[in-house]
Amino acid sequence: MKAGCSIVEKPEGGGGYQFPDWAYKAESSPGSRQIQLWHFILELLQKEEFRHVIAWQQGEYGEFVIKDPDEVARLWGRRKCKPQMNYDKLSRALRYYYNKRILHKTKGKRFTYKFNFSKLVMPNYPFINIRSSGKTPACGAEWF
DNA sequence: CTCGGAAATC
DNA sequence: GATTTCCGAG
Repeated sequence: MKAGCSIVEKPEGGGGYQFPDWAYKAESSPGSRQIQLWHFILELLQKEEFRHVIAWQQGEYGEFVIKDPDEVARLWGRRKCKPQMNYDKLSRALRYYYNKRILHKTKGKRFTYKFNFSKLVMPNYPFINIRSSGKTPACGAEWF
């Protein structure tokens, strides 16, 4: 009997949510879909307990920095029961998100990625205001 | 470190 | 279809 994969959820609120729960909402579909990587990343970013391993980058909305790639990979591997998970493998899954338009990469900075909320928010909350700047990036435009 | 193809797995 | 694993190139 194997039971080393117990998902322990923390019903604690960090205190200041950056995102509504639509982002972290687990798959309640009857199809038993496993959690996607970007859901998991958002879940970690939501909690202050993990801010030593991953945290939002101040200045850009949706940008985050992975401080401890090994720790993030370890937690991700625990969730997926993949003890041999590494940042190399995790980042590869992240790289596949580039084509899915879910994630972007901030070049120049190490371990720095950015969520593409133009694609994430629209199908859920098309009325959320990303940035109150006079600049409105079109679909496909750079977010720099 | 970062990118991306390919095979394999679920 | 999404993710994992392996690996060569930059």
